[in-house]
Amino acid sequence: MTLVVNPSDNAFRAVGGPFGIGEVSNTRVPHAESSVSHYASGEEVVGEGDPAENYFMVVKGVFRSVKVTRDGRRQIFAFYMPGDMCGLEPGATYDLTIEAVNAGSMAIISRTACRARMNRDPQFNAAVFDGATRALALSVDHMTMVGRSSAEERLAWFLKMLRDRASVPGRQPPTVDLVMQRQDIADYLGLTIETVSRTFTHMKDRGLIALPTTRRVEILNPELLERLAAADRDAPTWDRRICA
Amino acid sequence: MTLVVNPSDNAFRAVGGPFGIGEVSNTRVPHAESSVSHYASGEEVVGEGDPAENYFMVVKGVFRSVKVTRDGRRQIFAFYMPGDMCGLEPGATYDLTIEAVNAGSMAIISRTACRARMNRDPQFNAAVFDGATRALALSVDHMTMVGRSSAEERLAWFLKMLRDRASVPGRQPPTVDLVMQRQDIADYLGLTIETVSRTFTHMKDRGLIALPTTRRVEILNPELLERLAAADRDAPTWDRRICA
DNA sequence: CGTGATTTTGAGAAGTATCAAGAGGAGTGG
DNA sequence: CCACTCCTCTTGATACTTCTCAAAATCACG
Repeated sequence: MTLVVNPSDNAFRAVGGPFGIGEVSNTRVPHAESSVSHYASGEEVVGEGDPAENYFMVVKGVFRSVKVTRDGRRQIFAFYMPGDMCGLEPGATYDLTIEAVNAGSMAIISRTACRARMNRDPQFNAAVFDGATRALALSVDHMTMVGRSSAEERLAWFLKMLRDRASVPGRQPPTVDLVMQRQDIADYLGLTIETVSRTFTHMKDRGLIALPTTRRVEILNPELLERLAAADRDAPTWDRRICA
Repeated sequence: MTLVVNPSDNAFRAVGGPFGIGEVSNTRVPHAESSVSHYASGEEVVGEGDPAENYFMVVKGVFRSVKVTRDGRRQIFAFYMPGDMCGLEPGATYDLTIEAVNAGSMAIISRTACRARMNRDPQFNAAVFDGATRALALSVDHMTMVGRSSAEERLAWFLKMLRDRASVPGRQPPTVDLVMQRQDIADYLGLTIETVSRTFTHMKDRGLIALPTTRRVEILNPELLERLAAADRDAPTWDRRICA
């Protein structure tokens, strides 16, 4: 089940779906409590330091949360896709910048309205709380990957994540569309853009993937990709042995 | 304000305090809803794969959450100190192992009891939710550090964090006690134990710190340490009780 | 069809990991 | 109290991955 927004009535609403933030259904926020905004590619949703007044949920498109340091180092904390919540920050101001990766839209609900509803609607409360803990769990994997994997493992993990998120249960697409550019991938994986590019080339040379265009990846050897991606995470078992 | 546990009555309780996970006070869970357990140094609180039945809050001592892969790579996601909540996982089983770094105790509350109380006690609800979002915010910093910093910056960041967490407002202790061993520091920072050791030596040689014993660090040049630590961040404060 | 942005490729440098060995500390038993 | 042992930590030498700097190729768009 997923918390989504029905654009037609501008309300946070809970419906079923393959990925999501909670087991909520048939609940709805009055229209006044949320609205939907559209963003152009690259447009900023919130900036670091802005007063943290709202929570957001992606309706359409892909968004990123970014932290940039004084000396220019950049880390992408997450990519958000339809159904994902973001802006869940504890402080009075946002710590992360949220930007649109491509054209898309976000449902916006004020913190106070969200909190108020959490207090009177247990299912909504559980959904939002699950969203937060789920984000935490993703962060664990992301950090383990960034802290302990080679460039190839990181990129394999990234491609697998994109593919899994684009999948409907039972059907995994053989190609992955990269809506973000190389610099975003690099900053998400803790690598440089050159290393990302070289690693793509290396994977292509090994026959693991094909690159019909720079923004489209065909997965030619899903088993090997999975193995690389899972290399530093809780794994299947050793008897799942695949020869490279 | 801080959510703490009163060991005398084995209850999660909210009291005032300088750091905390929410603005909760004068609320209390009936005794039956939580209990306190003691753990020996190194003892496991929950293991990866165990059914995720409880949430925890540190009463005394330091705990760590660890992810180990089949090929031996190890990542420490967080160190938890008194007042910190952990075990906030979305799935049916724990994804992380939680262990005692030194002898300590944890308050335990069942997920169902915690959820139930969240639904009927708005202040408690807000406190727990804030705890989750705060953990998320720390995770952002941790990941940025692991993904984008040099060994020296990482260690400086780590020492600064420990010092800030041991501080009471207005008084920063000049020494930091390392309750965890070098391997834990390495696995928290995404480095090898050798690099951690060499970096300590390097900082000592530069006059940044002194090491009266292996487990005690004297900070001789706090300004430089801060500068190194903040190199890839911008938030100078560590006034947070939840460590990722 | 240009023009600027993005991506790829190359060569060399730097930082960290790896492998190996030695030093230091804490606890145990004589 | 000292010697022994185990474990942690430090140091050293080398290898390797990734970063940095630089330039060429490709792509997007007016």
